[in-house]
Amino acid sequence: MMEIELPPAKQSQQDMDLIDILWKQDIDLGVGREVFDYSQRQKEYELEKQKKLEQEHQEQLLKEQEKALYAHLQLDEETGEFIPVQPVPMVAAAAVTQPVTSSLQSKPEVGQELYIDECMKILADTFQYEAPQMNFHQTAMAPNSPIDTSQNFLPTEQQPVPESWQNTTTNTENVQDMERAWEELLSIPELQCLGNQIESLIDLSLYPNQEAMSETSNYMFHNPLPNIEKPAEDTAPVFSSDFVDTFASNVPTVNTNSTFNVESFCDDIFTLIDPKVTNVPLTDNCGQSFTELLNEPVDITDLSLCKAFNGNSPTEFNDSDSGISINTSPCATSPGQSMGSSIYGDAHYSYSDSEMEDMDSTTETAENPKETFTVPFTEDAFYALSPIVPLDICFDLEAQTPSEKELPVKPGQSKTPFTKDKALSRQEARFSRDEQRARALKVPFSVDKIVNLPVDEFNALMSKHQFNEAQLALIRDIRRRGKNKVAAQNCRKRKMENIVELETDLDKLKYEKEKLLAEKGEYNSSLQLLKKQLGSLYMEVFSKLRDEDGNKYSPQEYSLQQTKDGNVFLVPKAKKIEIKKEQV
DNA sequence: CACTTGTGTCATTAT
DNA sequence: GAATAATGACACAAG
Repeated sequence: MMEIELPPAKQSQQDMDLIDILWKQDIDLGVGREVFDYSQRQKEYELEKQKKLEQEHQEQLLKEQEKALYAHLQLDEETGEFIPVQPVPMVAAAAVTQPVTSSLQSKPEVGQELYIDECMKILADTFQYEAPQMNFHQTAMAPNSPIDTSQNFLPTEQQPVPESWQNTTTNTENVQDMERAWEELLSIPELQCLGNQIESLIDLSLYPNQEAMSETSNYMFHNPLPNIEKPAEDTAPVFSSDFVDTFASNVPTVNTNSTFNVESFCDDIFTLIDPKVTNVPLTDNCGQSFTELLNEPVDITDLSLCKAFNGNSPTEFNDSDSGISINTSPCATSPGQSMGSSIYGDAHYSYSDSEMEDMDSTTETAENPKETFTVPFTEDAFYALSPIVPLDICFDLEAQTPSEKELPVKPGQSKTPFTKDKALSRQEARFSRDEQRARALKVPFSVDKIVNLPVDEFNALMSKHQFNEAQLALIRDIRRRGKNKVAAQNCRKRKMENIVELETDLDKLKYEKEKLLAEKGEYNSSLQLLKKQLGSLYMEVFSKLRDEDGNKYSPQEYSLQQTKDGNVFLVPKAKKIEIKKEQV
């Protein structure tokens, strides 16, 4: 086959003719004319280009879907794996779940900017639907407010309306969309706490207002919702924009271009929706005055505790070998649950102790450094713990100095080098875990007391209180674990002492043996000396013996023998043998 | 990355 | 026979 290189530019007529001729020669070889046709090749090139673009587009979509998936996942700090976020029970169980991708696809952004935009949009979306029940008026806005919403949002009537906002045809659709929006919003771990609180506040029909805005009007305003546009429909409530404006104004210096701090975002939301801050008469759809509602006690503890517990993400107090565990994270509870109810009151007993141990480890490792409840537990501290926790304790943690935030360090992130206190800290960690469990079940005395009290006093103490099964099981477990822990420590101590003792004995015995061996050597040498002396004495005595003729006795023929009575005889050696035989 | 050490916990046995 | 202590075995974290 001939090789033809097509120039990038259009061939000249001469070239084309040449190609034509050559092609006619090659036609038998099955080569198509289009091989030499530049325009044909250009078409192919464009087709390829289009395919590439399509492929890129598809890849982008895939990436976005992946991102949306990660929005539903939570990064396990310990393993680095993504684990599914615990689903937060929503308004209705039948809520339609829709992939977050739907809302993400239009804004391919990165990182938390996307995150917050997403949240904002969902928030605005949600409150838009909520709005018909709550009449908010733009006039509530302070005229001198430095926040110029018109700079950021067009007036409702002028706002261009994206198609996605022009729905809300039926109530059921609204409800479903709202539920979906909430679900999406609450699938963001950091905002799960927000979900409950806002939910509760919606129930109370408490919404921010002029004062709230004026209180926070010193905040610099950056539009955190560049992608949010307001619906222009007449039916569209005014509230959504108001709320979004207010909300936006209350988010201090949230710049979408900078790193977004979710914690502070959550805090700001709380500040925004805190009824104490937004203490202005409003009317709900029932016409009831908000001031009346505000007079009702609102358990701020839940807010603070929520924050505190949310710091752990899904923090769970699981315990008891008796198959009892509790899920006390108020943020994970159903929004339908009363906000004022105790955070421990709705404990769910669902995990066995082994499961709990697993989760305990995650709880321990996932302990947020900003966790609120890290006060060393004592009984006094327990009783001193007021049901009302000042908001700033929980919300001002961001402002705390590092030393103030000193907290149990994650086992994997231990800042301090290994010291002898390690055992102590581990013990403290265990105690604090049991303490958490005890507190979760409202056990009214300390773990220390449970473990260390003598039987009688312990029984007396137990009889003073009425405990449910879970509490009893937990107390039993705590006492058993504590006792066993001490027993194990003692056992190991004893074991070590025994080992030391045996080693000492061994050393002693070795010393004794050496001593005896030395003694034996001494005895042996003295024995040898005695033998030697005896030999020389024998020879001396034998040499002095004479027969009748005055001749010496031959030592080869005679020997001296001593009988039992002490007499010494000179015995001929042949005779000596006989004597020996007689003795035998 | 295998090994060691220290610790908590559980199951079982001893008291 | 229940309560408690003792102990072997195991898992886990950290060095």
